[in-house]
Order: sequence, then structure tokens, then C-alpha cells
Amino acid sequence: MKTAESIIQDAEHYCKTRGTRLTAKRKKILTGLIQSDKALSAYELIDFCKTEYGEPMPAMSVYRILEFLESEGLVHKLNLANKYVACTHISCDHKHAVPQFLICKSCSKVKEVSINESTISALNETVKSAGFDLFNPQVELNCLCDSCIPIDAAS
Amino acid sequence: MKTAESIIQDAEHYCKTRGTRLTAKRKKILTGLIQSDKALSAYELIDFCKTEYGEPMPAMSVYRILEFLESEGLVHKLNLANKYVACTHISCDHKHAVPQFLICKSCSKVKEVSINESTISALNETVKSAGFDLFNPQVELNCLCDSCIPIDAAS
DNA sequence: CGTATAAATGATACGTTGTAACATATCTAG
DNA sequence: CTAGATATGTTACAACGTATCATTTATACG
Repeated sequence: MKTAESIIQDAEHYCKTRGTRLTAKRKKILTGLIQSDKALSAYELIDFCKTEYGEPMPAMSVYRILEFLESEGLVHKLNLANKYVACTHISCDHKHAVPQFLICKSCSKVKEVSINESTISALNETVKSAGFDLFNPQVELNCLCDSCIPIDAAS
Repeated sequence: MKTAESIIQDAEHYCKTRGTRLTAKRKKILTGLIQSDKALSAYELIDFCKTEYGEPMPAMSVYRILEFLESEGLVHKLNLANKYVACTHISCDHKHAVPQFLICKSCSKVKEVSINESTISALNETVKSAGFDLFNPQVELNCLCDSCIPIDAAS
């Protein structure tokens, strides 16, 4: 388990190779997401900056920074929840496939998994035969995490 | 192709069997969704009621009505787009499986498809082995529809 | 080094989306 | 016809997101 700090360093290096800059503000937002065990909304990140750094962060900035981080592949936007998570592969050479997310409907905990290739291509087939084009193969599933599953839900 | 009117009648009958009521307002919202060839947001439905019926429809009512229609299985909420569509199976005995949606990112056109059973169970396996529980197996995919696919996107 | 240019952030104001809380109307059962 | 449940209206506001323009900070280049 790498520390948030070292992940940030990796991210910074990664940005350098791409000719972009991981500024101080951007680091703060990314740190918030890395440290969190669940997906955070833009306004939750504003709160985080306020309490963690005592620094008021305008909403506009947060949205801009999230857009940047997303374009770098450092964070993922979860459309189901309208929240953001840090990519879990920042420090591993960054050659991973399309991410798939299991999102806990109750507590926003998120698991980034790899759905196997054949499932993806099956989805893709369905889409193609409907005359559509898969724009973003990211799959997000509405789940309950282990600690939010009701006890009486014995399967 | 059934008329919107006859679908509404089927829906009304369906509600009666469930001991619920498809009121005039609810019919108007449902009609808007049935007539639309794309998903509509709550506020687009407000506009629809205004222009189609000259009737101002409070946001509160629209949200309540959408919630009702969803609980009856007459409309589906698309979380990806934050919009709503009428169920395409209102008139067919209503015994269909979990819906899967292909949503055009560009124009909100929606295709309700059946993803085959084995794909669903494969997703379910992935979820289970991650210690999560699939709360809502509805899959929504970010697509481009046939008419929004750029011409130069020859595959 | 200083300056032009681009990149990033700040600040204000506003538009959109969604809901809480309470009032009123309408339906249905007895 | 009346009580209780169901459905809708009204107001006010909270949460979310962005357009616009001003300001600051970094980078390149003479």
C-alpha cells in the first residue's frame, strides 16, 4: 500500500511526461480523492479542502481541476453517483483497460474492477446490433458493499 | 405500433390491477415520455406540459409523478443521463426482465435492449467476487446513436 | 533578465436541478 | 355524508453547475 504522498509524486511525474502540470491546488484535490475510501462529490471536495487545508476552494476551481484530472486519467467520474474517485492505477504504469465500477448505493464506497474481456465484447455486440456505437465502455453498477448489505439478506 | 393513447389505456388498466390510480396529471407526464423519441429530464417534462397542455406543472409534482410511474414500472430513470423514458413494454403483459439501456450521449435517444442472460450473470459474478451485492442490475451504456455517429467513424 | 504569451486560478453572478414543509384538494370506503 | 387516505399546489430554499471577466502564475524567448 503506497502512501498518498508517493502516489501524488507518481502522478506528478506522469503529468510531466505528458507536458502538463500537477499544481498545488490540483494535488490537494487529488489527495482528497486518494485518501478517501469512497467517491466524493465536487462539493464534498470543497469541504475537504476547507477542513484539511483551511483553504476555501471555489466551486469553479474544483470543477476545472476535476476536469483536468479526468483528462489525465488520474480520476474517474462516476456518472451514476455524480461523484469522483482517484484512479487505482496511478502508480502502476498506467496501461490498464477501461475501468468498471461497483458503487455502493448506500455509502458511495467504490470498487474498481476489471470485468473480463468477453463480457465487454458481449456488451459491445449488443450495442452494435442495435445500431449504436459504444462511446464509453465504462460500466457502472449500482451495488451494496459488504458492510452495507443488510444482515437478513442471506442469499 | 400502438398509439400513445392506447398505451395509456393499457397503463391505466395495469394500475387498476395493482390498486393504484393513473390520474390525469400522471397520464400527461407519461404521455410526454411515450411520445418522445428520447429521454426527457424532469424540467423538459415541465416544458412539455406547458406547451402541449398550456398547463403549468410544478417541479414538485413532476418529481412525485415520476417517482410514482417508476414504482409502477411504467417509466425508467436513466441515472447516466438523469432523464426518464417510458418503458417500452407497457403493453406487452409486463413480464420483461431487467432493462438495459443504450443512451446516446449526444441526443439522448435511448434504446431499451435485452442483454443476454449470460452476460448479466457474468457481471453478477464479478460483483459477487468483489464482495459487493448487485442492487440494481440495470446497465446503462454511454453510446452514440446511428444518426449521431460521425461520418468519418468508419469502423 | 525582462517581457510577451499562455496557463491556471479567483470572484461574482446566475441558471438549473431537486426537495422540505405545509396547505389544499380530491378520491374512496364505510 | 363524512373520515381518512391519496394526490396536488405553493413557497422557499438547498445543492449543483457554469458563464464571464479579472487576476495571478508559469513558461518561452529575445
